[in-house]
Amino acid sequence: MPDLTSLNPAQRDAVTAPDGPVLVVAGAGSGKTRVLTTRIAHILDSGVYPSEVLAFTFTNRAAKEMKVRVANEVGEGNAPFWIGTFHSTGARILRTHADKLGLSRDFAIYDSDDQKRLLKNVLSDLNIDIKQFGIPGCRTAISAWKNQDIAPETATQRTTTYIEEVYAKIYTAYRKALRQCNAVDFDDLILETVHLLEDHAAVRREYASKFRHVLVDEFQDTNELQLILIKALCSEHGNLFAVGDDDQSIYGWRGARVENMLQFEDYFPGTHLFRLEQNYRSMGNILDAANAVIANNKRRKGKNLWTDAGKGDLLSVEQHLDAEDEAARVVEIVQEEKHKGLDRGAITVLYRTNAQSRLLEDALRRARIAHQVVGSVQFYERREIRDLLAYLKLTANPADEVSMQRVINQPKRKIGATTVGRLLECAHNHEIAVGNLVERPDLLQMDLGNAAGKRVHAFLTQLNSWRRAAYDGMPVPELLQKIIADISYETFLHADEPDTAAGRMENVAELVNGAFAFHEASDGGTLQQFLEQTALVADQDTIQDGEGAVRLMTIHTAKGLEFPVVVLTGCEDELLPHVTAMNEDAEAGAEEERRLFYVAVTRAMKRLYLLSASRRRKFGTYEDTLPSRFLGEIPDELCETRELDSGWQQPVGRTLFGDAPAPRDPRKPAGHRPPLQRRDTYTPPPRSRAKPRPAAAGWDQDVAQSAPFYEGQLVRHGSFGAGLVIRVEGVGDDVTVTVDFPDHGRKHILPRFAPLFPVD
DNA sequence: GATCGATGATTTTTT
DNA sequence: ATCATCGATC
Repeated sequence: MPDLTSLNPAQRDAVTAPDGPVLVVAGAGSGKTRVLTTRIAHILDSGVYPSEVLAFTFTNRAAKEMKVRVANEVGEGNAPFWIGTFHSTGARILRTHADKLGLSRDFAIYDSDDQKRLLKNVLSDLNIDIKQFGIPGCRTAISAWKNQDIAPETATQRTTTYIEEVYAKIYTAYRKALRQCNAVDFDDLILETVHLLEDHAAVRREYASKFRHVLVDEFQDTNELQLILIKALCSEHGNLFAVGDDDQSIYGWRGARVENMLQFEDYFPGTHLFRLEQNYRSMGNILDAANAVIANNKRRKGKNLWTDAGKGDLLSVEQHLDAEDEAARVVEIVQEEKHKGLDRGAITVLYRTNAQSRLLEDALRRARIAHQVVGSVQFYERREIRDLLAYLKLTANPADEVSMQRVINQPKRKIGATTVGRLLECAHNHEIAVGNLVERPDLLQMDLGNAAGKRVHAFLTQLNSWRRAAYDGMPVPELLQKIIADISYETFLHADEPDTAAGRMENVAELVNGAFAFHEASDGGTLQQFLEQTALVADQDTIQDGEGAVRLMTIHTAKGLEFPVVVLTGCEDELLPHVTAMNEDAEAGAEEERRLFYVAVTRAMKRLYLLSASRRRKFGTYEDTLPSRFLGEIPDELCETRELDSGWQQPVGRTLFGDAPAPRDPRKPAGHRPPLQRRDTYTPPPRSRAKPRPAAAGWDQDVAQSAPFYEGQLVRHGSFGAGLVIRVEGVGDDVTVTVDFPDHGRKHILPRFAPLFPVD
């Protein structure tokens, strides 16, 4: 019997709701996951078998968490095993019924990189100018069609403009090419599952009655296709339990439709509706700020979160000179928080775009603060990892032309573009999967010529030996090691890029480790399963907690998580809200961006910092920015504002041994902040903080030179490492700093010539 | 077929 | 500013 006593009345009502459609509108931090897991326990308690429960989550991480939490409630053996993302569940169903869709069971899953490469091939085959019809545009168009369940033929019929006509042509060819490679893309995982259920009544009945309860988390982020899938799966019993928050819908660009939630009762008549409005996460001031901001959205169901917790600290709203200063301030905040007794793992830095992480990372690294970037340059995106995965993919699926193109000459086998083109043409003409041409050296010789044909055949023979090994049951980690050895990958990396080879080999080792971990966890899983996991498990699914490291991630990645301290950087117009979000429908775009801001704010439990910079580099040159309009929507009395203004300026010509504390400005009305004084009005650049940031590469010479050093300061030298400042002599350019280095003894350093960085 | 250098796009968010 | 892609040259 699940424990209902610790739930509040609204939560309890939702958990014990009768069968039939249920919608739970769950505000941020209102115990949504708890309700979902307890509901599952409640369902199981009523005599439903674990195998009869299907639950969809938004990320694999959420799926894992839910599995663990349900297992805690009902015991290890009783946990449902159909808990997953729409994509992984789709893949699971498709594997069993691949034959009904003209796919073979070992179909590959193409991620966005594979997709881009395939599209590139398609465009060049169709002789379409890549500059006129860019890959991103094609992807958006194709994805939009797929998400509305529009087939290439229908798309072609419906075209009204020339541009649409071309896109439809690309869509048609792309789909054909995917099939030729025996592959599906992310959208197909759902689209083809829908087709399977629509076109095969028996299969639909099988799944619709096999699962007696369907649960969906983050319902506000489902798209049209996912709704169709959900409807099909509930067609027999109608037992749908959906949880979501319309105010946290931030995936509109990916086809997510808040309407699925706003019009839920129309789609599922007889719905029981519940609202969770008590927030257990954030302190009062943070929550009030979030409520005030989101109230400006028109398209919402409307709710007001409240909390029992006290007001807590004020929000710190700070404007800094530029993104570098902002990053320096992040370092400072981390140190201040540490003094307040908080572990670094309690702090998370959020940003709108991945590109912003670079500067923050640099600053944290220089300050030697342990940190972990979640997302951005994902592990699986690294070239060496992708190369090796392509080898494995090709081993599993000899029709995978994208992977073939990727690895056939990597390392160099003297097989160039011309030969590869002929090879693919040969495969198409004879309708043989490209890898299977190993059986037909005659065709290779005929179509590619003698010499090239032999080189290609030699490679295909090697590929075939791996294929055989995998077929004979060689475990994935061993197979991977065999491939790495067979192609002398380490030697290749060293020859190719000596500087980065060591680091890349570490990544390779990490991949091998991952393969071993997979092998153990899956009890000898197949190559197929391994590849599926790497294709569907994103980096953000591997967030580790309590590592004592500051975490950095995009707001999108942070959804569903909570942190004691949140530092939201880049609170600037054009960045948050992002310019491009307002291109299509400015109103809708702004509302989605506001929801994004809302998500960021509601991640914070104890303290929230909202930072902005008054200028930021864009394509190498500085551009002035304005504070985000969302900051102005936060009531003044909730914030403590710090901003730059001319009062901070030092008179021209004075040395900037700035130990003077930065004056705290009296509160100004939010949203009417005076523009910051620009650097070009003053000769020595104004410093925003008492302590200057460490000099970054490319930082103005004069600033680097006048960087003040003081006794007892921790500094870092390019070759001597970290050291302690013993004495500072002279002024300006002539300053001499005496530093004690633990490993190199006492040195006299002229910061003017030898770079010496303060370590904050 | 490979290598070097110039050129141009790139920055929204992710399964 | 940085990276990838393309073209000219060997």
